[in-house]
Amino acid sequence: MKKGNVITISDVAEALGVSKTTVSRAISGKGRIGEATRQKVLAYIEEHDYKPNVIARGLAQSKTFNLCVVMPEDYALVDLPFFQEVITGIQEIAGMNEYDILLCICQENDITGLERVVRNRKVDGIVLLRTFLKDPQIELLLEKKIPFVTTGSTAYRKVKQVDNDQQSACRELTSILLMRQMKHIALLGGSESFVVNQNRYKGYQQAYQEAGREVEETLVYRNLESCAFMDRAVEEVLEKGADCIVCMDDAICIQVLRKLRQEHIKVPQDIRVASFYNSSVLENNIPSITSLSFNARELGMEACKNLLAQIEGETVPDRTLLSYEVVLKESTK
Amino acid sequence: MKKGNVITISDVAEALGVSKTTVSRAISGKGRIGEATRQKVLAYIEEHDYKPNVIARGLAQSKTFNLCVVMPEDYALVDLPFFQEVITGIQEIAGMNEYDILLCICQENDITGLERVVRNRKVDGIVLLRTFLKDPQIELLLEKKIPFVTTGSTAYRKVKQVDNDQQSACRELTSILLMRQMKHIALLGGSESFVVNQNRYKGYQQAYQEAGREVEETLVYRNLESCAFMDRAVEEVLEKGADCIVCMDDAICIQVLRKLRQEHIKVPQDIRVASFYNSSVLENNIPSITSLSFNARELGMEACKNLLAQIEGETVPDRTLLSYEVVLKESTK
DNA sequence: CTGAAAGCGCTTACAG
DNA sequence: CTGAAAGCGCTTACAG
Repeated sequence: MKKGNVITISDVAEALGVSKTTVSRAISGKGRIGEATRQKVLAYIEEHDYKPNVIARGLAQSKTFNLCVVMPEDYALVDLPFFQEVITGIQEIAGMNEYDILLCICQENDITGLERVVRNRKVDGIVLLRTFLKDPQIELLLEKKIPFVTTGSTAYRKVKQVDNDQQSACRELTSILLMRQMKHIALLGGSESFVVNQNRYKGYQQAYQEAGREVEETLVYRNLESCAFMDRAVEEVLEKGADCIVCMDDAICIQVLRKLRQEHIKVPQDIRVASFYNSSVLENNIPSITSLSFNARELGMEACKNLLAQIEGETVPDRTLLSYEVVLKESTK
Repeated sequence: MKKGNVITISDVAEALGVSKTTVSRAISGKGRIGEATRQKVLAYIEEHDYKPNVIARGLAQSKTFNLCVVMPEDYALVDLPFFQEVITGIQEIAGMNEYDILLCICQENDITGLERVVRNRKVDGIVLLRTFLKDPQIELLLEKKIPFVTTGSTAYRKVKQVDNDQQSACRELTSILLMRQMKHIALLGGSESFVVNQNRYKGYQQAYQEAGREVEETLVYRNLESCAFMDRAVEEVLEKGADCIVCMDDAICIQVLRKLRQEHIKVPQDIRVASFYNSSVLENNIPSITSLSFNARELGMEACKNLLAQIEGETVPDRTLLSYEVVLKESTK
């Protein structure tokens, strides 16, 4: 027995009068081994609570049994619970496969954290929680040929991605609003440097098309980066006679609601409002807000499955789209 | 050169016509080595971008260069940004010391995730982000004799803990309110199964004592676990003539503000309000809310330093208290 | 079916 | 000052 009374494979082998090879095989199930010896080894292991050293196994197999999750450092506050849920989903699947999660918090323009993890070969694969149109993280991983997957969509070719079907979701939401007799639906959106915002916009366009109508471009505001711009946009669409405002994310929706309240404009009486993701921040709003609902945990789980499959050398689809729900609430009544 | 064109210590040794021992020494700085050879090795390494395999080094040294951060799965939404900041602080210090962060999301009554990490010996030490009065995580780590530290206080003896000085902070906040002529300060607090809430209460008592006054026990509500209880408490303290409500955490404060708004009671005209932590959720409230301010990132950094010191075998203080600020805003004017 | 031996990529007494 | 060798705790061709 070695130090710290942690028992090793040699201890087990010695105690049983068999070779380390045999013990290893009994545990892994790989290679031929007699059922009797196998049971004997397993019994001993169970009784003496032997746990193989995962690090050592990793070294021998050139694996780490770690996955890296890269999380942005500069997230919008409303996005945090979403990321958290995704991570929880990832961990759930990872844990079931005896993998652990290495966390890497990276800023957009400083990926030294990720570089260190890669350089130190501490992980077998990586999940990118958020990506950009031009993304140094993706370029690094592509170059190093390390298995990775993104949650959310990216425009990079040949990158495995798992995402909610943002476009269809937005198409459906918009369609429903149009069917409910809303005639002038304004769209307020955030930075176009996120692919997700582009996809959402496409869905909005599509819905108009399917309804045989032209998008009213004057009611569409994109790249709204600050509260001041949002307030301004609200004022303008009100002047232009919009009867509904669709917010491309909840950060925008919060600001829109604040502005409307300030202007004493009532929802849904004076104007309808819908948002693109029902975060808990909006959950308690009065009136309740119509929005899309995505399952963040499921997103994490699927991304993790995809990554593990890649690590196992299986071929995985380039793009996996998950479903969504349109949740109709009072704000569009 | 081995597979994947990753260069190893043997490659370096061979190329230079020296032993692996020498290369190892040049890198680590341990053991005697001639300055000339040392420079030669270092130059080669630099030029050929050799990076030692951290896993292999770990195996040889019985180290992992990983730290585990245990995060609760069932947090209040307002706490999430705080945890996130703490983790960022931990990672910052960890990264500077070539350590990585293994994330472990655990529920209160299910610590299998932590058990796995411990069993697999994937980390050299652990940070517990939140603890309970009776805490299975602490008991596990104590038994396994694994270095760990908690952020926030615990009642367990012999446990290393880093915390903001909650008690002093709350004493000072309460003192200031008393000096500002508030006569009947109600206190609404959350679960007493968190040590932090006990400490905050102590500070409140202390302030009264120092002012030569008795705590008005009828204005103190603790263990407020649901919004219904909070609403009820608000109604009661209003009836009892409180002129100020101190909320022991921001989740409570949010509910109190909602209730007051609903009852058309104006802050600060009709009643003053203060909270115990200025989370971003309250940041944009109108009126702005007086509260305590703690530096979450610093908390994470200090906790990490403490843990690394423990791992190095240094003796560290049982308890480290960090400072705070009282931020006076409109809600107590 | 089982085992001796080499190997994963490092570190570190020990000897010189 | 430098190196051969053993060791960290596993796995896995290869041979029997």
